[in-house]
Amino acid sequence: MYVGYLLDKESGMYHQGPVRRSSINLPPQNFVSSPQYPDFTGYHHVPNMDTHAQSGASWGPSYGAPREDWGAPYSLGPPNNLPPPMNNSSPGQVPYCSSEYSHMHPPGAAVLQPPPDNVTVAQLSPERERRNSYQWMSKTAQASSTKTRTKEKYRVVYTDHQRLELEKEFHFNRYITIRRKSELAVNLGLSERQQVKIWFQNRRAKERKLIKKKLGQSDGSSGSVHSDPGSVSPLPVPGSLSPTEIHGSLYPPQGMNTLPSIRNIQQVTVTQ
DNA sequence: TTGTGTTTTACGACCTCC
DNA sequence: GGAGGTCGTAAAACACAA
Repeated sequence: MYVGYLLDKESGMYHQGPVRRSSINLPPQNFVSSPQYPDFTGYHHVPNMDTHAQSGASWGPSYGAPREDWGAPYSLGPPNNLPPPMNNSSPGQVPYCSSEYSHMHPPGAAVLQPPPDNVTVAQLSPERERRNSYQWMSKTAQASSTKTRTKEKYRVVYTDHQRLELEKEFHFNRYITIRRKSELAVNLGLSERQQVKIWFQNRRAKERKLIKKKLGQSDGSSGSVHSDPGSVSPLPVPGSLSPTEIHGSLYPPQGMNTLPSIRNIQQVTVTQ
């Protein structure tokens, strides 16, 4: 969704739009420099951690077809080009395809173009992000230290790059694995247990909110997010999939608050 | 410029599970 | 007890109309 938002709003994110300033040098700050994102066209993968390939390959009918507009710009390629699922790679992550993304990414909509190698992230960031570039750098330093609400600033604004990567991850897996979380945290310069985790929590909350909103809007006609044949159900239908099938055998890890979203779904579906 | 509504981070309370 | 989940909320950041 937010990627869609980024792509919509920042359709020029990866090209030099007329309103884009290109003269601001973004400090290397907290996101990776080019060596760690040597190929931004491809989603950043770590060998043997390619859960996305698995996700894409395991994109079941319950989740609809993999998003081509994701696969292409991020070099995942069409689904049939995906490597076979790796049985030992982070099993059970939920391939996710929300209808949110569908309407946010109409065919032919802005497609992320891989930035040229010589384009700095600053040039890729929207104006407001660049406006905050230096603030962000200083705030990030504060963020990981002691910051409370009562103190001056407690909230940092993530860069588009960070949000884009997080959104990509969220798109593939609504629940991030520990390994992937660590990886993302390192790559994006975020703190694993707080920022990445919280971001995913907030992102799920946002999605639930959107679903709720949609439910409210479509209440008169359908009353259920699952009743729209034209859209992919953002969440699996309870009963149609076992928890293992829904979330996989390992994720969310047993012992965690398992299937919280399922609880919510059940609440939704029960009310039908 | 300002007022207002929305979105985005971050946190606390509470829950479940090991 | 610690981990991570949801839910609710605070407050900064942002968008936008007047």
